[in-house]
Amino acid sequence: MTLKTTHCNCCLFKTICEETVCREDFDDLYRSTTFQIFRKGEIILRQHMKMSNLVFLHTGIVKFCYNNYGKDIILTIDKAPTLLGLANYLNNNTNFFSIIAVEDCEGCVIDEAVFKRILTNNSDFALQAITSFTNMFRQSMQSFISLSYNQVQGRIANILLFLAKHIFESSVFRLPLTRKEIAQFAGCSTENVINTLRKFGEEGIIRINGKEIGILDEEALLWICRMG
Amino acid sequence: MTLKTTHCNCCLFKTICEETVCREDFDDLYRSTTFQIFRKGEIILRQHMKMSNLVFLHTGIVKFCYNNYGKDIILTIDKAPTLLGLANYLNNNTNFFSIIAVEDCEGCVIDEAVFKRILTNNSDFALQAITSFTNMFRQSMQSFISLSYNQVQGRIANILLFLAKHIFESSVFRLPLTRKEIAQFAGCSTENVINTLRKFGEEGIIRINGKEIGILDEEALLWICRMG
DNA sequence: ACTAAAACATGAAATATTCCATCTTTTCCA
DNA sequence: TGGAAAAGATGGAATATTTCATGTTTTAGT
Repeated sequence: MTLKTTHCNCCLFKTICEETVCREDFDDLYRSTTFQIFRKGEIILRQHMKMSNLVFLHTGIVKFCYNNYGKDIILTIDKAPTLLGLANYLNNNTNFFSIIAVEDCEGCVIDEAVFKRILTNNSDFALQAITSFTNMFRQSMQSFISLSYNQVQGRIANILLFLAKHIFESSVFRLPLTRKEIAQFAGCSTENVINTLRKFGEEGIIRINGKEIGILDEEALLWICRMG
Repeated sequence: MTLKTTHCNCCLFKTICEETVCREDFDDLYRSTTFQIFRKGEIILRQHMKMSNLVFLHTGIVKFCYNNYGKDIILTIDKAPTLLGLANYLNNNTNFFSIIAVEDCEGCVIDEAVFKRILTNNSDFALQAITSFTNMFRQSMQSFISLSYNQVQGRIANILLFLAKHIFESSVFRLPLTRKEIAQFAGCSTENVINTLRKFGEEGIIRINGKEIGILDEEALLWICRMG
């Protein structure tokens, strides 16, 4: 409980809310939250379940997963700080996809009813929520376009650039996903991921050693995204 | 102008608005609109352009297009009655994709500033707008999933079922798209579309004669969507 | 109604991708 | 810390898809 209080005093969610939500509304929100740790692989929000919570993620990386007749698909990857469940919340209150911890995560579970009350009474807050949602939509569309209309090398190039730019903000990073998960993200076979990554390595486009990735030639990756 | 008045008196958009928008707000909206006919192939909203209008479509079918480095992609198909430009409007006011008339269409062009004023002052209307937007998002995600993680036959089966269910609400219809456009929708080559449609015809899953399509075995198509 | 352009169609060769079998390496627990 | 399970890797056969070359049919504009 000490931990929660510590978090709440300097909480980024609070910081965001302070711009649009009054003290008393935030206190309501605060009283409804529970600090929680999600272990690697744990399901934070489950597909098809009725929503009753949103989660503000303080630390960690998560994947948005969709299970399509037994086959698992990764829609996108997101990292803290972020509000999870908004898209699901706006979609008839039923989770359209699952959100799963890729690594150990910390978050605050928010009561959906309290969130809804603030959202409907505060149009600035609603507008901010919509903006956040549309950004996620835009990101999904970008990845949708890459996945649907590129060959596998283009999709994987896209994923590498996405991870470097949006998740790690660095051209050198440690892959948080297994090859199988990258395959689920790129919509191809695991073997194809392995071959493509090795080929990129051999061509000097990336440096690769197990999960350690370094992007050496960003221009080449961009070119593959566009043309591949 | 007579036409416009006639339209506005029994306009579906008005009917929708009446649930959430007061008389005086709708009158504002009404004064800002212009009735217009969009010919087949005409661009209703252009990608990358700054928004200053939304369009309420009274009749006709439109395609949502995204141009990716010279290659045209169809994101989804929509039909009247529908409000066009909402997703673009919520996305930083810059058109993320184009909306193009697939056949001759009629619509009312709505002033963006007036729309915005009503949206920010009326949370019920805003909520309705969000719901409409998220439905479009959900639809896009479905098609995204089909396109990314199925083989071509699965994607085309999906498109046929989509057209039958959401656009024509009938298992017999006249294709509004050329083979090339279906290819842009399915993310494959035109030849692959032609071969796959013929194969479906030979297998007795559909009846096909030029642009005339009849779905004979919906179960088979559903199965191909899931497994293919 | 004529003509050019676009759409539709077909088949074969080239390429991309998956699937399968097998092996090595790493990770995770009891 | 040992052993099972998962992840990573490799190569070849089978399959899917594109590209190209070519020809026919339909559509649109004068």
